[in-house]
Amino acid sequence: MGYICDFCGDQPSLVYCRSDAACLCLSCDRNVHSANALSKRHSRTLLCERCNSQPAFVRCAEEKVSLCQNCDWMGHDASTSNSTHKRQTINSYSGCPSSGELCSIWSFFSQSDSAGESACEQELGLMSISENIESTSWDPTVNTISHNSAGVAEVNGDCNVDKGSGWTRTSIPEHRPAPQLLDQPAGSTDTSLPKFCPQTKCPGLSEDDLYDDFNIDEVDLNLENYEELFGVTLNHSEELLENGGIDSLFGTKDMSAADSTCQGAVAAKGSSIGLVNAIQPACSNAASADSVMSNKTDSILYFTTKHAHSSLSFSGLTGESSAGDYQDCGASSMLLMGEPPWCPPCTESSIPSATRSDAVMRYKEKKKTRNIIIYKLCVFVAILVIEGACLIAVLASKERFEKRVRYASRKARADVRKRVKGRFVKAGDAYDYDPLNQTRSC
DNA sequence: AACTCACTCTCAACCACAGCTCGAT
DNA sequence: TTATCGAGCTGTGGTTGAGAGTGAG
Repeated sequence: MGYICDFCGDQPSLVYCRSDAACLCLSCDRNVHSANALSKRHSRTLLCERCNSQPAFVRCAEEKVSLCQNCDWMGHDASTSNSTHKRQTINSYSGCPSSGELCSIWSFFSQSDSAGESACEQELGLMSISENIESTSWDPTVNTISHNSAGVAEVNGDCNVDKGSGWTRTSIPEHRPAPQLLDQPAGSTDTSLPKFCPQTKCPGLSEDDLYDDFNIDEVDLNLENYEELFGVTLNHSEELLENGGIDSLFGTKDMSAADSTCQGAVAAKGSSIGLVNAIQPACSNAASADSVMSNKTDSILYFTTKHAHSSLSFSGLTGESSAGDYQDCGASSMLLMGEPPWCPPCTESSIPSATRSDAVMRYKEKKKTRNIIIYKLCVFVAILVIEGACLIAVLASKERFEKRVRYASRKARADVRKRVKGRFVKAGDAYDYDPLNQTRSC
């Protein structure tokens, strides 16, 4: 500690939000991340107690200190005696857990002090959590803490606790790099961070609302959400295929009601995207703009039909590997600049090879995810083409099998013409059918 | 099983004539 | 080259009858 919360600027920061790349005190953490359902999904973890700027991912049992990856390597290098220290992974959390639940997640707090009152309660109590009801709207039934493959703790209503195991270098937990360059210590008055841009801050609207959509990991890119992706509805297609439509093709006819109830969230996403687009020019700082652009290309997928060659062009999503691919992924800075974003200035030779391999792994994983997204988009476009072909076929068959009057004047003439047994008769001849009065004349 | 019959259904033909096409002047 | 003329062709709807299809005896 020793650094101030990025949000309130008053309390010492304790947790690090990767999505926001911000250091927050517990009170602000809960306030900020209880604003909406999306912000609740932000993955947070303890702040490194050594550099106070990066997310901690291990807890040194001997030193009783939480360390980020870089500080851990620095302090527990194999060449030092500290390399034998027993370390424990620090689980991330999401949602708005109470102090007791945080204590459950970070079990080492209680392990370090088993006497009487829970140690974490004491320690967290020192962190001045304001337990007011209004600001802590955490609902265990809704805001469950998930423990995914990336090491994020998952705590349901019964507060299941992942105790974590002894840490070894061969089991480096997944760590997503911060989406921005983090050379500067947290708490600095760096206005390059768009979320702290004074021009964009307005009462009643949390900054998180503006940037929740930027993390591609948080964007549900299932094809069931194509309306969310493209902002259009396919009612016509569903009608065309007799309510089968895209759902029938995907076998998702029985779309859960939950999807429909998420329309509000979808609208919120769309609005927030629009807000960001509007805010982007306001942030003149290059780093900020770069950050915005990087996130934008990850989360906002749109294709243009301007190109005459009829090939679909997805902004920021191309099937080719290019520098742009590196730039819009989480590992971009380290791959291009030769150092991880959280690494303090140092010589390139001092970078552990594991860091690079880890970064490459993350890059490959992200690229794999992106390829899946591209694949889904291609499938979606293919479905649109198929539905279009079906529509054309329906119209063609309708035109083919339904009599189409080419000359209305001839039809009008035939409608009033007198007939005998259905045959036209000369004007003035006897007739048995008069379409005008529907009476038989003979 | 094969055949006949009755019934239903489909569809082309029929009619007059206004309007269109196209070659001839 | 343009305009005019006229023969021939087209298409319009209600009815009819031929033919195909189907099921029962």
